Amino acid sequence: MADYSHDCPILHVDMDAFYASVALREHPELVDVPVIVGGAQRGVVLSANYLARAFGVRSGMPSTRARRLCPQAVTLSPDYDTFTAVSSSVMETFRQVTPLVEVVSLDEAFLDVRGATRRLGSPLEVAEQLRATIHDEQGITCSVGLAGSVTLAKIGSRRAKPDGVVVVPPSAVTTYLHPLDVGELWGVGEKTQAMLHRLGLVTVGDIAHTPLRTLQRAIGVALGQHLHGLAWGDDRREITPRHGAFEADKSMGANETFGRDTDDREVIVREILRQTTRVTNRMRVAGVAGRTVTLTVRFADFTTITRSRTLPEATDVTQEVYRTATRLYDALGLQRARVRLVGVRVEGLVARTAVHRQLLLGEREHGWSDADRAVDRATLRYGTAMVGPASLLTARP
DNA sequence: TCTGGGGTCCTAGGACCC
DNA sequence: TCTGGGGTCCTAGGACCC
Repeated sequence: MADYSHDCPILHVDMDAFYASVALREHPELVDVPVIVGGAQRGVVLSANYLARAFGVRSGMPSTRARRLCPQAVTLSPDYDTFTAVSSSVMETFRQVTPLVEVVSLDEAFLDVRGATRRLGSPLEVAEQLRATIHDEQGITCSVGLAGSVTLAKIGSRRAKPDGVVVVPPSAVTTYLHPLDVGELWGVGEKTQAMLHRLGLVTVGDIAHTPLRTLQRAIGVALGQHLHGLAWGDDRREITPRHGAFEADKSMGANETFGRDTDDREVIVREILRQTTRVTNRMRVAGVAGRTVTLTVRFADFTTITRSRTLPEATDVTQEVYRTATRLYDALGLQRARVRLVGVRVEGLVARTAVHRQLLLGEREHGWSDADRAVDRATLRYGTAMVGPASLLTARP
């Protein structure tokens, strides 16, 4: 096979059906069976092997629907510890090739291999070496897209699936790109795709030949600019080496869907406290504090609202976040609305060392802060189940 | 008994300030 | 005597990604 990859030093590596593939390592007896990795009663499909996909099962799909499509599938519950461990090993393999690794998620990364070709061969050869290594070491397959830019590499890997490689050389960019549906572009989801289709813009080529201003009027200034550029293969996004989340997070949040919808304030407020403790604990571990507290409430009909409040000072104190979130909840004045989910998020995160507490709130806050750190220490030693606010010790509904 | 959980970014209006 | 114009912050919602 001719190697056209010399001008394609950007690799997008994407594990094939990652969660399902990892889960199947632990269950070799299931390799010839449709397998779904997914949540419990009210969950969605996290991943499905290709046998299940043949029945139309897709990740993100409600589990109930997936079971209807493929009743004979075996459902496995996710084991995040294993997923995380496998992911770390894979990312480590990438870093043996180049330090320029941008981790997108557990199962995806961009690599800039410009600095590795002298040592390891053409980008295509590097890609094949990586695929072989991951297969040998982890027992799972991946697909790789190679191009001169991240967007094209990403499109390449999608079209390489499963277990393949696609090279998109610069000379082929427009001929490759223009026939594709607009939905293939990164940043075009369901809504934007539908909107563009309504306007008669079906392919990437249609976007390319639409005046920028027209495009921007339809879908907004920023997105219009972005897509118009991409349609001509103009993508200047650089790879920024990142080890994944947790490095410079701008916000941290937690939410969980109730097993059953509820209108019981006591249950809801207890859940707000539970989510708050999860968030603030993670914040303190990461050494960050934040000023804006956002409460999310999703109702039984799936409509979702948010309410936020910005505090005078950044905080990582559980009680402060909890009190703010609870006030936001009570200000909604809900009567008998059935609530499906509540969530708490803290935004505007900064390093805790950068926060100058003015102690406006007095000694009492100091007390709470000390209490938090005691809980954190205990949590570290005994696990989350053992320590927490007394009001969480009651069983959840 | 359809529809998770973790995030990021953009838009738009109003307040507020100069 | 008709009343600008920007910039920044805050809030709410929405689209998108994995």
